[in-house]
Amino acid sequence: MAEKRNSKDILIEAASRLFRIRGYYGVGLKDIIEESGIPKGSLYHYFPKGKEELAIEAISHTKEFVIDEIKRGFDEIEDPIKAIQSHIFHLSEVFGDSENLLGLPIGTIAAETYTTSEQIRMACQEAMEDWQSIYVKKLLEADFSEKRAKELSIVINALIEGGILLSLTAKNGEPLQTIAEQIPLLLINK
Amino acid sequence: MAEKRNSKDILIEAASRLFRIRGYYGVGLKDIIEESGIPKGSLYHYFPKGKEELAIEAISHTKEFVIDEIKRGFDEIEDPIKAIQSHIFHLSEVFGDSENLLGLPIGTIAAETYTTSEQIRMACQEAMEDWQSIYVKKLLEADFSEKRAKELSIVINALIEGGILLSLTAKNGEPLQTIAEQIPLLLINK
DNA sequence: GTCTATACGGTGATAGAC
DNA sequence: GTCTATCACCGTATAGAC
Repeated sequence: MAEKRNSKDILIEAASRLFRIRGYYGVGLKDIIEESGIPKGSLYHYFPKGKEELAIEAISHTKEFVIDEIKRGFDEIEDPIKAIQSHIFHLSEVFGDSENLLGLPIGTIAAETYTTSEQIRMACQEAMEDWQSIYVKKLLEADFSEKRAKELSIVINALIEGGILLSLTAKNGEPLQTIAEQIPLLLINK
Repeated sequence: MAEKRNSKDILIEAASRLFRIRGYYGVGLKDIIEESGIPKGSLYHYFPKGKEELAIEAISHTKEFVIDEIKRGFDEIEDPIKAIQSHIFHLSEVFGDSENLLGLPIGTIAAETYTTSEQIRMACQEAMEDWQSIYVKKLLEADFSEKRAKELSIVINALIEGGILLSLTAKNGEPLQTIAEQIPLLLINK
């Protein structure tokens, strides 16, 4: 996607990282300037409409980043149930390690900006749809019915978004771990 | 809980309503002043530490508000699976009606303030724990094992918090509806 | 194209009159 | 106890020099 590390890409990557951890309103332009090392004037040169425009591209970047993460895990494990379970286990483990490297669920950004920016909401929706498509594809490969795969992809997405919220609120990975353990029982019917 | 409608209670109720819809950073003191009709000076008289202190009491108020809602539904339906399913169906319906009267999941507030206020995070955690306790109790009454009831209460909470996030992001009640439909299949094992 | 200096509005917070 | 007037600060955004 990003062919060379020009100022614009550096800005998008920095913004993506920060929004992922502190949310939309939790990050100021000042923070993005500091994190990226790119001065404010340049930011407005590349993103004339300012924070909102940058956020939309940052969310799209986060979307791709997560797609890569999911796909990498899915390529290693053939069974969809085990693969999804492993993905959630992985999320739960990230908590134990380094504070909050995991970050917030994407739905949080949508929720924050729900009343102020329709475009940001749509960028978040696109991300969710793409992620769910990966789950659907994986389930179809294992002979789940089309209808069931679609339904389960929503359930899985909700469990992940909600599970992250729970683990964040409780400040430990246990809720996500419990959810991961339940996955085989939850997704037993094809 | 609130014995008379004094200024303090009016402030808490107004703040609870606003935070529930727009989140912590989405609501300014100005909004709370306007919504409640109580002047700023009085706000600082009752809540010397300002917005954070008021938010903690507002979250606690929201907690009780939701407890009442869940319990009311649960008293009507004996079967825990049906009761939980009905609760989520109800949430999905609120979306169709009046824009975003439903509001954000409580975990969103925790996520927003995760890096800035430990106390707000804890207030959110208490709310989640209380809600989960109600699910546990309901499941135990229907002969689910203690261990299983505890696990499922986490799964249910994640499905609700995540489901709200999904419906909010998609701007319609379908994700919550799909989740509600899956509940019987998901919680089949005791 | 890149960066600096500055403007402007809104935020949470406070002092002090009534 | 209640409210008004005002503060200092930080947020986004812009103008214009290099």
